[in-house]
Amino acid sequence: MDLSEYDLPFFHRAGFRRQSCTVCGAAFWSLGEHDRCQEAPCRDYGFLGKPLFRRPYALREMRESYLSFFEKRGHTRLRRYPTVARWRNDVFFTQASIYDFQPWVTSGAIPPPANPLTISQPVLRFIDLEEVGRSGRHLTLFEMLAHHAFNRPDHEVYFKDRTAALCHELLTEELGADPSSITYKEEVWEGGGNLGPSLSVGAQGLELATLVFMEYLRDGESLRPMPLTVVDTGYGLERLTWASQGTRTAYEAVFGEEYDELRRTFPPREAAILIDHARALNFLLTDGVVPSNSKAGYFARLLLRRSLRLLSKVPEAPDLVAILERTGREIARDFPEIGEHRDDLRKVVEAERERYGEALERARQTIRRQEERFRAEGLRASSEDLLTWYDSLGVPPDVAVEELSQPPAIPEDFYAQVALRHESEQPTTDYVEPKVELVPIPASVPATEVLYYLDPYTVSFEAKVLHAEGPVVVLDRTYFYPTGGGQVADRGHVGELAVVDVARTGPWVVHRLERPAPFHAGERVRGRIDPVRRTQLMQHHTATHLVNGALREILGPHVWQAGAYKSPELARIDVTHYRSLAPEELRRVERRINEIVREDRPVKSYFESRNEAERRFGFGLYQGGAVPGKELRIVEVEGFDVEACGGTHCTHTSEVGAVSVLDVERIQDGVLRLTFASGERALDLREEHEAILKEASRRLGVPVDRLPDGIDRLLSEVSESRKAARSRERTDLSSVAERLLAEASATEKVGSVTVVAARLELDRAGLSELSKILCREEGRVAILAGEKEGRGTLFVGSTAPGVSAQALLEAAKGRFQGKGGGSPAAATALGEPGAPLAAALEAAREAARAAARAG
RNA sequence: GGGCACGUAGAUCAGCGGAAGAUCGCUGCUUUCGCAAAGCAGAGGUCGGGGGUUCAAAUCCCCCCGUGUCCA
Repeated sequence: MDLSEYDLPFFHRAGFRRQSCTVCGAAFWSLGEHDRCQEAPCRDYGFLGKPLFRRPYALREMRESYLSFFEKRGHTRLRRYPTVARWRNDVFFTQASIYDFQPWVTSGAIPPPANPLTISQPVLRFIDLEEVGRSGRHLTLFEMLAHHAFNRPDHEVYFKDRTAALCHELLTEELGADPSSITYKEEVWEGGGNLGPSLSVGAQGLELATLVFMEYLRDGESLRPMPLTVVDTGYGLERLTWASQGTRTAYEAVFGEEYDELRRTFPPREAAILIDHARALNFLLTDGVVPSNSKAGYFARLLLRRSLRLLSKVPEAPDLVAILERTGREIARDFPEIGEHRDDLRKVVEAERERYGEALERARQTIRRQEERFRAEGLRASSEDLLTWYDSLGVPPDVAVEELSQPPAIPEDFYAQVALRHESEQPTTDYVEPKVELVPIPASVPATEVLYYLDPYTVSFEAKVLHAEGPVVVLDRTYFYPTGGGQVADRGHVGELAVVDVARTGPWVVHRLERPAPFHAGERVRGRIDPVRRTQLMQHHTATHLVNGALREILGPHVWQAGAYKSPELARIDVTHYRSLAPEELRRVERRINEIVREDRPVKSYFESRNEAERRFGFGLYQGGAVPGKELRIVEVEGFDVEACGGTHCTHTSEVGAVSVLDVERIQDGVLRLTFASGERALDLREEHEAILKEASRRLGVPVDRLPDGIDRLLSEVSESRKAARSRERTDLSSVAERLLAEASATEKVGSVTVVAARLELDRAGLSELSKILCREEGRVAILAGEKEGRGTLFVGSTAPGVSAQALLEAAKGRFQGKGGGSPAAATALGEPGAPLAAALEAAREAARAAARAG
C-alpha cells in the first residue's frame, strides 16, 4: 500500500506527526510524542483506574452517545441486523457491521438503506472463545459501533479524511480523551477480494477502533480501483465503555451488577464466561438459531453445553434459564426483540439440556464398559482415549476421568490436541449450482422494468426488445418472474419462441429462449406466460408462507425458515426446530394451514420502508434472509404471517387451495424439511396416493381402511411360515440324523466316540444343520459330504474330546482339492469341480478313526 | 460441509473372519390362598440396507440410510 494512502490532509491540518513504533515497527500518526503505538501488545494498559474519557459511561450511554454523535453529523441510524447471516452462505454469523451490506450493497448491486449510516451491530467472534474470561477484554458477542459511507463515482459521500476527522472528534471532543494519547496506526486491510488502507486507532494500550477504506479489487497481483469505495469503520462498544470506566476487566464495565452477582458463586473467569455466553445466546436464540450438531446450531450448542458444564460443577449454582432470562431482560432494554419469546427460548434450552444429559449418560456407560475391557486385558485408559471420547462421544475430559478408576492425566493442551486431530481434514468444496450461462449485457442497455409485482395475474403483455443476442433477450418491461427467493422461473413465449429460463442479472431481467432469437433492438414483441405453471407457483409460494406461519404459531417463534424451494410440482420448506415433529403436531399444522385457506384471508403484497416494516412486524420478517435496501417488499397474510419476500403470490388464501403436507423429514439435527403441495397439484397427488392405496388393497384383498391390519397379518403369516419351514427342515434333518445313526454303513463306534459319515443331497447350510443335530451329544463326529453344481462340499463337526474337526478337514481336503477351514468344533471346505468327493470323505473318516483311537 | 464413533433379541449391550450370545424384560411350569421373589423350561434375530472380497462375512472393503459427537 502506497504511503500516500495514509497521508491525510486532516492529519496535517490538525498537526499530527508520522512516527514509528519501536516494538512492532508500524508507522502511526499522533499529536503526541510516542516511541511506540498505543495498542497491545506494544504497551500495557494505561487506563486501568485512570479512565481514558471525561467520565464513566454505561454501555447504553456509550452506544447512544456514539449513534447520536454520527446522527448529528448527517448519518442515518439503522436498527441492528440479525446475528445469523442468513443472507450469506460463506459465513454463519454476522462478524462485523459491514457484513450487513455484503455482498449486494458493497458490490453496488443494490443501493444502501441509508448513506451515510450509523449502526450498533451485535457481532459474534467464536475465534475468541478461549480468550473469554481470560484476557479481560474478549467477548463472544460484542457490539460493533460503526458508521459507513458508500461512494459512487457520481456520488461521493466522504472517505478517508472525514472518517479520520470524525473519529478524532468523537474520541476527544465528544468523549474527552486526551488528543495526544491517540495513535492512528497504518495497516492494510484485505478480505473478500477487496483491499485498502486502514487505520488502527489505539490509546493507552487499547485498540478502540479500526477505520477501513475498501478501495481496491485484487486481480491476481495487480490492484484495480473499486467502482464503489466503502468506509468501513468498527468501534468496540464494550472497549469504549471499559476505557471510560477503567475497571480491572471489561466484564465489570459491561455487565455491572449481573457480573457481581455471579461473582458471588463463581471465580472471575467462570462468571465472565457464563455471562458472556448468556448474552450471546440471547441474541442467537432470538435470531432463530436452534442448537444442533452442525452449522450455526453447533455454536449455540457449544455455548449452552459449556455453560451447563460450568454450572454443574457448583452445587449452589443458579439455573441456566434463570441466568439467560436475567441477562435477556437487561439486553431487552435496548433490543426489545430479545426476550419477546421467553417461554419459547426456555423450551429450546430445556430440550438441549435434556439431550446433553442423555448424551453424557450414554457416553459414561460406554466409557465404563470400555474400561472393563481394558482391565480384562490388563490395560488402562490413556490420554489418547480421553481425546477420542471427547471427539466421538462429546465427553469433556474431566467427566470422563470421573468414570475411571485409574484415570490418565488430562493433557494441559487438551483442546489444542483436539484441534490437531481436525487439522488434516479437508473440507470438500460445496456443490455450486451451475449458473445458466448468460451473455454479458452491454452496460448501455437500459434497465428492465419489472411488472410482475404490479399484477401477478397478468400473463400476456407487450414490450420492446432492448437487446437480443443469441438465445438471450432483454425487454424494456416484463411480467416474467426470474428465478429467485426459492421460486423457479416462469415459462412461456416471447414472440413465437419458448422461454426456457428467466434470470435476473444486475438491472436486467434476461429471458433465455429455446433457440437464437430473430429479434432486433427496438422491435415490439408479445410476451405470454404459461398461466397454469404461474398459478401453481403462486399457490406454492403463498402456501409456503402459510406452512411457515402455522409452524411458528404451533411450535413457537424459534421456528425460522432455513431454506425453501417452490416448483410447479412441489414445494418444500426447511425450518429450524429442536426435535422431530410428532404426527399429532403435523396434523395440527396441516389443519391450521387449511383453516387459513378456508378463511380466505387477504394476502397483501406491497413495498414499505425498511424501518417502518421492522417497527411494525419485527425481525420475523426476514424468514428468507435479511434483505438489503431502503424498501422491503412485504407479503402479508392478514393477521397470520408477514415476511419480506420477492415472490409472486395469490391475493387471497382461498386461491391456494387445499394444502397437503406430503412428507416431514429431519434433514439435519435441528432442521426439519416439510414437502407439500397445494391446489391442483395437491389433488393430483391425493389421487395418486389413493390409487396406490386402492391397488394395494386390491392386491391384498383387504378394504383400504383395514390395510394396516391386513399387512400385520400378512407379515405375521410370513414369519409363521418361515418358522414352520425351519422347524420342518429341522424335523426332516432329525430323522435323517436318526437314520444315519442307525445305519451300520454310516455310523461306527471307535472307543467312546461315535463317528457318522455320509454323503447327502444337501447344500452347505443343510450339512451344517445336520451336523449340528448329530453333534447335540458329546463324543460325536460328523463327516458329511454334499454336492452342488458339480462341486463337492465337505463338512466336519465334532464334539469328541481330542478330535478336531479342523484337523480332520485338513487331512481330507487335499483329496478333492478343497479350500476351506474352520474351528475344532466345525470345519468346512469346497472342492474343485469334478474332484473326488468320496475319497475326501473316506480320508476324513479314516482320520477320525485314528484320532478317536488315539484319544 | 468434513472427521470420528455407533447401528446385533422388546430394552441395554458383548461377539469383530470359522456352527448368532449375555443381562433385563416376555411366556409357560414348579412353589403360593394370591402377589412378590426364587428355580426350571421356552419363545423371541433378513446382526440398518445394498454391493464386493473369501471355501466361509455380524466380523474385512466400497456405497447408501439412520443416530450420536467433534470441528468449520
